[in-house]
Amino acid sequence: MDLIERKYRILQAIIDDYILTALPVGSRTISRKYEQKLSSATIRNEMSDLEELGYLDSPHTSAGRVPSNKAYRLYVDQMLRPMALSSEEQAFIRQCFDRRTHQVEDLSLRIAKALSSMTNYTTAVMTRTPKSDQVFSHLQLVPVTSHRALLIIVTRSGAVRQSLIELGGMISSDELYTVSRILTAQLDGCPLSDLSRRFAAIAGGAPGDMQHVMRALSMEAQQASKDEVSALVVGGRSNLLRFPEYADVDKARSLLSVFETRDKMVDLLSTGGEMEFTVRIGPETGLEETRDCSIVSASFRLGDGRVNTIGLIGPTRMQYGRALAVLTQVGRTLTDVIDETESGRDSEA
Amino acid sequence: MDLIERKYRILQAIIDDYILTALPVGSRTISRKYEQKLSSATIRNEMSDLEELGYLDSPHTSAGRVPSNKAYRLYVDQMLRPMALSSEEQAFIRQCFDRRTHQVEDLSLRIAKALSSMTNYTTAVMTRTPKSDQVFSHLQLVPVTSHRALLIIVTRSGAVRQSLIELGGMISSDELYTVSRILTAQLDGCPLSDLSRRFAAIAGGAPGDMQHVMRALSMEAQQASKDEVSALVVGGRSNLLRFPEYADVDKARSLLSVFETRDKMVDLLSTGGEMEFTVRIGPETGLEETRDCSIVSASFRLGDGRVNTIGLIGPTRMQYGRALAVLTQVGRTLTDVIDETESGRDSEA
DNA sequence: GATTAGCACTCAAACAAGCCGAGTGCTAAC
DNA sequence: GTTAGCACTCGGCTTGTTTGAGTGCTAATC
Repeated sequence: MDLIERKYRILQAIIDDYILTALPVGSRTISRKYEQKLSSATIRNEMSDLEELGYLDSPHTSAGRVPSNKAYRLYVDQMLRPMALSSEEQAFIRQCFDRRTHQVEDLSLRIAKALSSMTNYTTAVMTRTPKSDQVFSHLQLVPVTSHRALLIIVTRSGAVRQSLIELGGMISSDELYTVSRILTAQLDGCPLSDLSRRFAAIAGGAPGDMQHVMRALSMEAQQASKDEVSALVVGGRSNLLRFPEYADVDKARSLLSVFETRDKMVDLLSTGGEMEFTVRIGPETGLEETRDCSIVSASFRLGDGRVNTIGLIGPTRMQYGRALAVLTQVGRTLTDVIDETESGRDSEA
Repeated sequence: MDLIERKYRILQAIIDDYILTALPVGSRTISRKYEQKLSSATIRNEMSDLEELGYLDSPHTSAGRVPSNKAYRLYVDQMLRPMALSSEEQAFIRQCFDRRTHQVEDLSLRIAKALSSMTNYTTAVMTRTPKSDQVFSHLQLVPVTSHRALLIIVTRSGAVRQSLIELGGMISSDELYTVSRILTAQLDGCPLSDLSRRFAAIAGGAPGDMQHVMRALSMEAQQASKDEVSALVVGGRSNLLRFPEYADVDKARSLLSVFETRDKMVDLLSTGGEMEFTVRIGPETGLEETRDCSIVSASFRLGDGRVNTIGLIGPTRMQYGRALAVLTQVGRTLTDVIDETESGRDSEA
């Protein structure tokens, strides 16, 4: 169908232009910049059709047209050609993973910063450990002060949880080490969800001065089994204020306040299914505050069982193609790096 | 001097009113709301004097007057009466410290949230360990995967640093434990600044498969001695957008971007001397982006050697009295809690 | 001499009117 | 089916006017 083909082209041109300029686009613009074979009158007719079909909105009678969310959906699903990044940009991404410091939240933060600076959108990075991968592996009590110890719980997948617990009395560091060894041996392979119960059980047979510690362990284990989300980092918040859609301070504020609410962020980043890449447009994001934002997100398995979800948050008028390209490249680099380390290779810094 | 006394009263009234309304205040307002004995003409003369003395600015001829930074300085230094918080508010603060979870960054985050919600300013909480307190106490290598281990370094003061290191080859978890024990015994009391050197020295005599680990330890130790600042948390960013002074999106953006730059935040929170409470007004903050912000900050010793600095960031037209009151209360509650735990008391949750 | 009433003056903000230009929809011609 | 042409719409910009809050100054009053 020739006509439909043309309508698509025109719609695409409108979306492209609007993404670029944030200004309602008129028939004349399209005729001049994109479809020089056609007069503005023809474009006008087509645009009128497209509006009727629900792909375009007009803010008012004489202001050109703006793509609807339905249009963006079509754009993302059908019109996007995969695009590559320049080799400079690829290098820039790779460089995030280069440094040796593996401070725990550090990598996420670096990814967030890099993506924000490349795209001008806000980036959120969430690290999650699926329940099924939460199997106890090691436990270590490290004395911190006379009455407090740091409890480290490591799962088979390599996730680490640390917390400070009160000892409830003087316990020598030797004792702490011994207890750590024994418990680690006894509990190896225990699902995290069972851990609390097991601790409680063991507590029964423990000597008096250990009772308190065991109870504390039990409580912490319960906490540990709860929090799937181990790290959540947001970067490039101030970028959003560059976009004309947030010239209204109230809009900006309501959006920024979402970034400050952990639960909401987790919701935003948790895609329904198991899809690697997800694009959610406007109301599809699920939050009132983000009803005119879009979120492009990608999830990557980290090899050790953890799942890293990276989301780019911007106005619905988003550079979807670029966002996806950047995320794809991050994913590619990430798996490269994991492969390298998994195969035991290591370079000098 | 009676006259000077009156000038002070008027200046104070102007500042109070401006803090409340953010609107340039005119002679009539003062005469009606604050100094009913005096006519607006008299106030006008006084205000004219105050302007000449540098305490007031006038945005333009007919717009009332606005306190200068010099005025705020005087206000903070001389005019502030200590004010108390309501018992509800005191309870609200106490509640932050109540929960048992001592997840490491958790408390800072809770403090930041609470203070932001109480004051509507942005809150930053920084935890620092002074160099002099950085003395090695314990070290623990916890196996995470076959090729990686979690390195935990604890200082005498109870500060904890963790990082993932590559092992460079298979090392059994028993070996890791043994090494941890030996190193901990050998290095007890060593200043953190020496640690890297000591590791390097020990590496010389270590067996082949440990060489790599020792080198990694040495590098991490070097890192550890560098970063005084162990945690930095910011809350309530979006609050600032409520204030009319940030109705201009560009101003808001430049300020928000400061919050995203760790180094700048550390600078902002690092007070010159050893003062417990600090108020910095406008340019005194030291950053171009915060030239019309003020920062009220307080530092508290955490007992274990760490120092917690809490800063409230708002427009120069800040409720200084309230800010100080809230911080004071947090400090009081903090030391209470520390005393309780130090004395070994512990309550059931 | 300090205080106040009164008045002329200033200036931003709010409002209204008018123009401009980008845009549409429709119709008639190609 | 396409296009030229024209009437019409409507937000945004400009300009002019009004309004009101405010100042500074002067002269009268306490």
